[in-house]
Amino acid sequence: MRLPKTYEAEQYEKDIYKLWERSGAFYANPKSGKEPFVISMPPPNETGTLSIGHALFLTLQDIMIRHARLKGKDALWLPGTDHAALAVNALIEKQLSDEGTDKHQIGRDEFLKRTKEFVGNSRNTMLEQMRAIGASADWSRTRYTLDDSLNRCVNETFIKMYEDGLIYRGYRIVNWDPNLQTTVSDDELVYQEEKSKFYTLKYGPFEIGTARPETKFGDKYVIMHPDDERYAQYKHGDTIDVEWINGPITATVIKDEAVDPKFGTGVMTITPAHSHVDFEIAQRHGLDKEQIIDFHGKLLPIAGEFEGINIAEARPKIVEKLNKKGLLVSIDEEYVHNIALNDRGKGVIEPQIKLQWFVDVNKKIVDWKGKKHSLKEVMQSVIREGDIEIVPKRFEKTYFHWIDSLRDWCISRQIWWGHRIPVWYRIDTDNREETYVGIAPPTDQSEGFHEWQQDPDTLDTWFSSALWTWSTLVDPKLAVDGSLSLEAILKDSRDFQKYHPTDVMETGWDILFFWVARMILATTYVTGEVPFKKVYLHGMIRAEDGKKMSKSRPESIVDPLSVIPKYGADSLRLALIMGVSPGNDQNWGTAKAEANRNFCNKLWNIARYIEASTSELAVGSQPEPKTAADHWVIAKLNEAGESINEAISNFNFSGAYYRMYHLIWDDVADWYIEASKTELNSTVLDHVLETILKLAHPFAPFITETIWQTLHAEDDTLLITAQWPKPVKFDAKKAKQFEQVQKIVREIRQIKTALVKQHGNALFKNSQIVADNEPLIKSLAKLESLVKTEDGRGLKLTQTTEPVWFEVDDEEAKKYLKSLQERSKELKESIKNLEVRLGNPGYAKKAPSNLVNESEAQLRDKRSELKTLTAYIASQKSD
RNA sequence: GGGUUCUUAGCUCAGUUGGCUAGAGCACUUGUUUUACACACAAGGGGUCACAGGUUCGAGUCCUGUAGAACCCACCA
Repeated sequence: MRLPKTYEAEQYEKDIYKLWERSGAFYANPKSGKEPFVISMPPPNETGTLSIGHALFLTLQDIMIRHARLKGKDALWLPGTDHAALAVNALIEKQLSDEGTDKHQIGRDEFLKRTKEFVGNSRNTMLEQMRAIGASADWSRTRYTLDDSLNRCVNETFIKMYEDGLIYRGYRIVNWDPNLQTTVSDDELVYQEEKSKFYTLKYGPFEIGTARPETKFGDKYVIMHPDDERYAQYKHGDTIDVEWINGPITATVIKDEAVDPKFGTGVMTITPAHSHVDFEIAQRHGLDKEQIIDFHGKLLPIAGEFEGINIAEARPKIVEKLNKKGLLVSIDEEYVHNIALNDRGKGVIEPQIKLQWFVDVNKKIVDWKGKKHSLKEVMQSVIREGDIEIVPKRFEKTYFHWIDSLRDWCISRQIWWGHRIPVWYRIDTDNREETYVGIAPPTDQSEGFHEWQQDPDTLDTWFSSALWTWSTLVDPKLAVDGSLSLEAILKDSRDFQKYHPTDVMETGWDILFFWVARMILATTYVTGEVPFKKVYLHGMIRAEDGKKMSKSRPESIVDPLSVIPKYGADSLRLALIMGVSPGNDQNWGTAKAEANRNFCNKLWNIARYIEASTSELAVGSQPEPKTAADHWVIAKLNEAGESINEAISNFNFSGAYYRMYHLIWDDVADWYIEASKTELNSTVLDHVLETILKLAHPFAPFITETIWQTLHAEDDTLLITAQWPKPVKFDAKKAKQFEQVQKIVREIRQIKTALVKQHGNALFKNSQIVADNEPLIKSLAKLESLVKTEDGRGLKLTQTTEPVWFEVDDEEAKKYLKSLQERSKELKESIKNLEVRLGNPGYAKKAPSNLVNESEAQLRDKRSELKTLTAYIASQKSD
């Protein structure tokens, strides 16, 4: 025997993967003429290693890709990694600070060199890990967000948007992280509840509340709701002299509806430079916006004696001064509010007004379906019009909600790691700044001008990710040719022409806004195409206890790569798919990996059995069904092939998994293989093995290919490039006969178990089915004998219409009587239910006729079973 | 404050246009050294589908409300 007794995944996986890679099975071929099926792999951040969440998305996408390949499509799964600007930058800065240095000391070039080294290592590790999970991606097309070709796309997109007026530079309030010294986007903020003191201060005739007295130095506007009658005497624009922290100031009254009259005293002062809401009020009324806190979190000269002090230290001192001046009215110690943190690094965010680059989401400049739209409108339109479908559908609602409240997107970051902004500045002879937007600065050097300096900032990492589906498909050689326009590059890139738009974007719902929405934004704008036709959103994998896996609880983190040596990559994949449903989170459990390891072993042993039973597996040869079991198993394989295909196409992965699992374990192993021990038909056995290997391949690629290879040592066919099974002809009547056999066998087994009998004999009368399958029933039910008789004796089987008896003595019959009575009770119950249902005039009238027929047939069967049963019970009692 | 999801067997979860006696894995009980597999085989126990109403011939599935849990968005000075 060539196959060992148990499947040891580790022995085969690496070799099998190499076999696939060498064969070229992963390569998509635009010249093939086959219909394309394309998935752009969400590029993982190059921050070290893959997580269990990565393993889930790799598995889901690999299932779709392998399925498409088996269905004869030109399957392209384009892999890659993301430079993850902020995440990586923060990581390197942390390393530097641990070494007692910082980025300014080592300089920009050294910093970038060091970062490149780090991400290079991460990338190699992660690409290897993807292979270990079995990802059948097209590595020849691997891309990286900082590749020259992608960088070109980023620059060209920026320039195009700038020229269209969609990108502008301006002073706006942004989320500033004083720790990392950069801006972050709204989506990158996390909020944390914090209990702090809430101070009520005296501000002239008013009382105002604040949790942040240190920002109040410059407050010279007092705001109230226009309809608030308590303050009707104050008119918009009135000025009042008030005594404030550092002496008297003149306050101006502003009426604005942003004020909630029910909160506090209904009066507030504003700090436009350090609050989004205050900034907006100031914008509306054209008010001054004075900076109070510098970019390192220290107070500016406006704070007078507090200048240069860190805000946290300054607060108690300021409160003390207010108290001394009699301006402190009260302190609420139990005030709970949210503070904004940077998701990366968890630094406290200080809103600041800064000169930054923004994408205008409201300017109607984008050509889409023959009309001018704003970016926002295109994003809404493609979902509303069905150009893109989101699975599950409920996320469309969240998506629209997010777009409704979308503000201009701040895309400049004050970090070094990333795509440098393609903008150049120089000071002219009048000491004014000139701006030039382009990949390289103009070459003219006029007399008296300073040299062109590139903007030191880099772009938000999502700006480059937003281009991912198409920037990865442009021809890298064309992309670096400066003489070509972006349009020309796209037009002449063979891959882009064949593979874009992609078919499915499979990713987590947590980056719906960050990424999915922005891909839609940028791709429709640049290419005039949607980036993908469907979006499938998977849930998060949580720890076994249902909580999030988090770095603060290292024991909660499951490393997918540590699961593989013990259970195998296939078991890991199957465990992740079992019970997965779109948009819903799932818990990781080792029990799942174990259950699927067992399943793999089952599959392995089916192969061992068939290998030992048949001479040579003939690929693609027609099965020649003879017995009832042969016809039955072909029927099962046909049905399963169709429904698994349908389920995968509809993203019902767990449904497809269960179908595959039970076909293999229940139908094939428990019934057909057992039946084949009575009468062996190697043509059908071969067909069974070939079919189940194909059906299971997308889920468990390693073991199925390993078996295929072991059995196909002589030829060089690969399962990965085989054809999805086509239905095979069979005799439906014979297939049905096997179902009767199953009923007979099951009931005999039940009786034997109930009576604790190892052995037994059965009798039958006038039954062609039993006569035809006599040795089979004998073997499956483990009978000593099954003989034809004129008169039945013992227990008559009631669950089949065939006249079959199991031989028992009187004592045993009495013992079994109780089970029969139970059964009779159940029958009566369900007969009653059926009668009520059929007796209901509405049912017969409104329910579909096939359902009514089915119910009637059931009722007939049950009545006949009950009749037999009742008669038998009566005969026993009368003894 | 606005929104979404979840609540089905002891545990973890499927159940996709409403339609067989509500399923799976693990765990549990009983039996089996059956020559592919004890990572197995056979038989079985276990559920008022959170609760209360409604629509319907028919509701785990649709609607309304209640309770509990999780998450997302906004953010109040």
